[in-house]
Amino acid sequence: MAETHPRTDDDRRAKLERLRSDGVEPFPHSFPGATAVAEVHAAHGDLEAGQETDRSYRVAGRIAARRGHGRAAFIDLVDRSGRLQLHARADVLGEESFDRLVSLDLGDLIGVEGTAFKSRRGELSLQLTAWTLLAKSLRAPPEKFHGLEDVETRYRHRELDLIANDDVRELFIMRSRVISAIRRFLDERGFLEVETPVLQPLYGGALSRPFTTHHNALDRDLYLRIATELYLKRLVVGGLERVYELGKDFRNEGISHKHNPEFTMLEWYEAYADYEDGARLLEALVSHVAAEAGYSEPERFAPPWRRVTLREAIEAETGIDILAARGDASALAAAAHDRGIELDRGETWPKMVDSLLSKHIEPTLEQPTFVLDYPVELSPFAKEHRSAPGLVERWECFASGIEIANAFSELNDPDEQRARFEEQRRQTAAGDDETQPYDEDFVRALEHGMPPTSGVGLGIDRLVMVLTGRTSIREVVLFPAMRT
RNA sequence: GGGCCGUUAGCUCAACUGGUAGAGCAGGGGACUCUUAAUCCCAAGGUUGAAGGUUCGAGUCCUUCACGGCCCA
Repeated sequence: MAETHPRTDDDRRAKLERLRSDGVEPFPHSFPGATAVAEVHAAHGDLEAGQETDRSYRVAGRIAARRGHGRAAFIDLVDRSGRLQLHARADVLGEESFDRLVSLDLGDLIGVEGTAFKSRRGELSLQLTAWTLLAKSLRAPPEKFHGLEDVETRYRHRELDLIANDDVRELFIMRSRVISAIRRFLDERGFLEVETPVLQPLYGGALSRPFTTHHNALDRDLYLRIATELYLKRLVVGGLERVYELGKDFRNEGISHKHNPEFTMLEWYEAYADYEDGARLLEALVSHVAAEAGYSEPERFAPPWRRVTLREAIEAETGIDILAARGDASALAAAAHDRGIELDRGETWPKMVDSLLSKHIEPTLEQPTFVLDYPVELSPFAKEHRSAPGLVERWECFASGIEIANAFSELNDPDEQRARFEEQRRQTAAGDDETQPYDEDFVRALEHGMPPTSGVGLGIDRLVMVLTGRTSIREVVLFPAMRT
């Protein structure tokens, strides 16, 4: 089956063969000692236009642009840290070396040596004294000016997106900084990073349908975790007291600008603390991480953040008092109807509350905001509120109109937990497919005694969306889920 | 799952009411030793997402499908 190559790629293959026949190895093994181009820029930012130095550098990267001028040429080299202009002269490099250099293609990888100078136009450059091919590129890179804009290609071939679009590279560098800053923050506060099973005999800790897989040797179905919650709390029972896990969860739900089927979640648990302690730690963490990761306006996340109860938030936005119709779906639907909001009359009261929150409150929450105190029906793992009957000590945190975190004072009464599981079982029987399966191992662990505990889950993709101003999760996930 | 929009050269985009597909970049040949979307000259590059249909004639109209985007559920 003969694949036809466009003209451009045929030319590249012909060049590859010519290089080989000239005795040039097109795929050598290494190029030690290269300096990041950002360091070269940092060292010579104050050079005057036209000024030369005798400072020599080795740099390596991809050819991004070339401007030929007969027996001289400018070449733009890009590495992970930025872009640097190279100046090649036939009288410096020699005719053969110069000709071979300018016959390379955009996208080829080279290593060079040269001395730093600033061009007459003030562009920091290296006057090349030597160069070597590091890898031949056999396909044309995306267009150099417009970059790669086709969204489908950008997601399916992220390597091309990263080559073509500097802002995309910077975004994913920031994402990496966010994650390392989070680890440092928690490590410094005595939290232990742990790893719990991804493949689980029973899923739990969130309300979602799971992915199912099969273990051949054991001949049993296993689930990909939807949360780390239950295992982490068993570690708190075990006395680790402060634990966190940062990793992928998997939820078998629809794909949207806010949902990828696999996503990165941070959960931490702190013994002897409650949900207000969790809120204070989240504020401190996010404001610290925003500054560490280079977020442009870290003061936006300076503590304390706004706090509002769920009841107040819904009443302020819609005029509906959800607790006046506590547990009464038809009364709540009627109250909403009076305010011009139509709720699905087939829904239960807690589902209606959830719907009001996600449709009418969440999109309005631009600045970081804690929404506190949720109905018990929506929160099977949260402890009852110390003063508000029927509610639990839970908050969700929102920013830029999306939910970024969720937290409780963790339920540690095993008998109450058992009753919550029983209630979930009733809802499953009633046809709800996003419920909690009964986890006896977890309840048994609670029976050994779990200290009062604060638990927080922070959606890393969502946080990166907020910090980078992106409105689609696909923009902050390197390889987002695509059809086929 | 529903609605709307999109898919044309490697990339970024054109093509009036249907008339037989163009440009820039990249690539090829040539000129040029301070350019930076370098410039100038020449030549080349296409199964218009797929399959059907209407028509003398389809990138354009119709149907179905695939993939994607936005909005809704």
